[in-house]
Amino acid sequence: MPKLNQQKFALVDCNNFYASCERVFDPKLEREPIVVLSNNDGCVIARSNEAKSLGIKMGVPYYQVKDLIIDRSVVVKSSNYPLYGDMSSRVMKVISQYSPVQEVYSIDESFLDLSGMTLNLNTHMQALKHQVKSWTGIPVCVGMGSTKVLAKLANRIAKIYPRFNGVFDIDHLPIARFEKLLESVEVGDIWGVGRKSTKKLNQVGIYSSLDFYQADIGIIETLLGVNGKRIYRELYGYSCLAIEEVAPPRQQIVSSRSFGADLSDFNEINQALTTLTRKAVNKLNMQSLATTSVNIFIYTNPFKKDRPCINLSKTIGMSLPISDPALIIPLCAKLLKQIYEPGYHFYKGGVILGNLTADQSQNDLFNPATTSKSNNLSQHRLLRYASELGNDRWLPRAKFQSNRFTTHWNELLCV
DNA sequence: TCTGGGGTCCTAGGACCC
DNA sequence: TCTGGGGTCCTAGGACCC
Repeated sequence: MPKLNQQKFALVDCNNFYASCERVFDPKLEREPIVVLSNNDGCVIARSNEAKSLGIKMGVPYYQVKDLIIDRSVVVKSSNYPLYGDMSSRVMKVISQYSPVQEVYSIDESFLDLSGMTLNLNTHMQALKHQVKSWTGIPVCVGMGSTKVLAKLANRIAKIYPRFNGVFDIDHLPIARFEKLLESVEVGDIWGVGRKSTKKLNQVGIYSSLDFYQADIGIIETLLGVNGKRIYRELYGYSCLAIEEVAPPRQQIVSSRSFGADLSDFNEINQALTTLTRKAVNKLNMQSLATTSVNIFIYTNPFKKDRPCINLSKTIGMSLPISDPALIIPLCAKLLKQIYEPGYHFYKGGVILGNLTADQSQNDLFNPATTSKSNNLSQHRLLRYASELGNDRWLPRAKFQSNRFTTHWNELLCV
């Protein structure tokens, strides 16, 4: 792949992140097959390599692989987000030492800008890989390329082929080798090409990444729009996606859950929604934001075709931003009352706070009125509302939860 | 029995205005 | 009786990501 410009990106991606986190705190699991389940123990959302080679697919419902899991003694963990979040920030901190420009792209991925660095990049990234492993216990792989899409692709290669020792630079490939590589990657595995786009592309005979690469850009734009065009150009080495060092301001806060049991009773649903709303408002207050759009929704299980399905939601807009739980929580209860219909088995619900802006009411530290209000807010953070109390049938299942080693005092790991 | 959660961006279509 | 066209803004839904 010829270098078309001076840009150079690295994508650092943790290997099987959640499964690796579980391993760090239970070294006995080192060579064992592990899966981590989504909330409510619903789906498999992370797998160790051993679990992958047993044929357990990403996103598969747990009950569909339960027999296999028992049969092959696969270790099962409920997801433990406080632990993963804490491990993530440790990993990101180590990574940040290897470039002045870092974009934390997700809980387990970072882009680095390596443009203009004169040292040997392969050596530099090998050092990063080793330091992350020895300081946090988490294994990572690094892909490098002159665009983000190419760095993503390079990361795949680094993960698949052991001979690269976890670090691969796609810019060094001669064009013929580059095309051969593209031929081996399905078009749906290119970053940004999802299921629907893959289907459209397949219909016009585009199956491999090489087919995509050699297609007419006009066809790509017609089928996939501006996004497809961007991906196409990035594959050719023209950088269209920049590093975003500072996260753009958040636009919405979502708090939603599948319930541990189907709910029909208004009070049980209200109990669940109150707790979810409180979580959302806590997040809102923690980030000093306010909202002018509150949406609540509940729906029945879409997988159960033999029962009546229903999808209820309501959004309310406000002329002034609000952030006080004492306003938002009763508001949500009111909205729920308006949309609730008896006689259905509701299986999931939640709340979305949208149209977020900076919370002006919390900024004025020298105004006694607002200071006492922030005190109020922090108290709300600890409080449970009366409507949250009940039989807790709604609480999601988490049968296989490991301890929150790093974030809760009483679950600290004692060696 | 049992199918996640939290985000973003793009686009099409309706409402409204001149 | 004849009855345009262009622009903006908003929203819902689709598609994608991890």
